[in-house]
Amino acid sequence: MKYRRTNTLGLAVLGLLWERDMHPYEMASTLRERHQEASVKLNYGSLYTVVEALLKHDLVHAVGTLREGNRPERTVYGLTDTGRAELHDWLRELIAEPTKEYPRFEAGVALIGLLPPDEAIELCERRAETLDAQLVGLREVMTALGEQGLPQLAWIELEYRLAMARAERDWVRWFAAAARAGELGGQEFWRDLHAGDRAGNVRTTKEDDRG
Amino acid sequence: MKYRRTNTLGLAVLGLLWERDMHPYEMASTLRERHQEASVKLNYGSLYTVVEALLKHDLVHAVGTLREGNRPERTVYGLTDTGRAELHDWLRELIAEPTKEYPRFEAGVALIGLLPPDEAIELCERRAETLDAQLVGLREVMTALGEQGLPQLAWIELEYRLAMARAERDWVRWFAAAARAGELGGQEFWRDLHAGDRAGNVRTTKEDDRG
DNA sequence: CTCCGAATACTCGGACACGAGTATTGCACT
DNA sequence: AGTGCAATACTCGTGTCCGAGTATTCGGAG
Repeated sequence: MKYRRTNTLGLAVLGLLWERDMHPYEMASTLRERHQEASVKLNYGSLYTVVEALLKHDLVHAVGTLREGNRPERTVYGLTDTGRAELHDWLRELIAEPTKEYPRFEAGVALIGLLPPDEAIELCERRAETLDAQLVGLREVMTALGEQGLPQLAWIELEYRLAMARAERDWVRWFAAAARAGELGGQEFWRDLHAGDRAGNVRTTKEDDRG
Repeated sequence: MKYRRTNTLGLAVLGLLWERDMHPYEMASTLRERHQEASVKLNYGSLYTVVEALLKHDLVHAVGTLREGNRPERTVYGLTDTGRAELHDWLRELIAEPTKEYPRFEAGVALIGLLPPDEAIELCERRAETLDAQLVGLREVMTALGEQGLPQLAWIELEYRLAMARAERDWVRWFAAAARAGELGGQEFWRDLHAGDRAGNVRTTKEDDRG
């Protein structure tokens, strides 16, 4: 069976092994050190399953086992030629081809009409503020890394993150403002639909706000 | 155990049942009809597991079974009071609190230094073009829906999607341009690192582009 | 010298996601 | 009347993910 390229943790592992042989735990710590946890989800369970999967597809191979002091044995892995090719190709695919993703917020937005307008607006404003705070945090991290002498290329993914977070904040603010101003198409309908609601509970009848 | 709010398909199901009782297959077709497949990932396996989970947590209950003609029996589900509360609360959470997500592209960007600069730039430009095309498509869908008489609120999530796709395209173009112009921090290093590469294969030695 | 807490290095079971496969029925068309 | 094809309504096995739990060791405080 073909390797499915699901979890990007697999990509990160290949990337690490491209530099040098490692045992899983070392991969985890290295990813931590480099703040790569921010762009790939890291957790031990997944890490070991992912390495197992890579092994099964001959993308990595066991280089040997180490025993240091009396610690449990650690298997050290290395990249195979197929693995190197896979890394390169996967990376190309990831960069060149946008893939459909399903951010949770989008699912929420799709159903936002189920909340009363006032509440929805307030929640959006809360989100915008949280995003503002995150943006400040991100910028701080970035300048800190720059001052540590790391080249921009080493934290370029933060640049991307920043851009996307900013875009989301702007959109959320736009939405809240438009809703507050009553400029949204279907707004009257929305208001009427929730006319009978009191704070804290939603209506329980069975009308729809879609065609 | 508490319901874990993992798959947003669960939210969509609750949203549908808020309107009226349904059997799973009908949920699927309704989601399709409303283009909600675009904001929540729909597939049969997951649908039935999700409904099962909702059932276990008393968020929905079996209202009865239908048999139409000689078709297999279909279980019809309805929302419980707890389910209605859950829908409302989940939605509030989803809107108000940004959650850390891991878009695949970000993982790719984090490792983009592993590709030779020229190739990376070219791939980015390819992505930007694909995104352009998707933006055009999105706008077409939106005007079409508007002309069908649907209020903006019924497809507000597309508005969000559009904003995010646009932001991504802009970022990718910025990156490609900056890289082409050599304005990125660490650019010389990047170039040197891949100086020996020939088109089609990546270097195989063991240097790193990070600290 | 001893105790404590942090770090090391995993394991395991259960939950979850997925999508190909199956079996039936309605309907159009020959 | 028969054929083919889309739509209906799932099922099931495999693969993946997850995170709490476990056991050990090292370094520093007392």
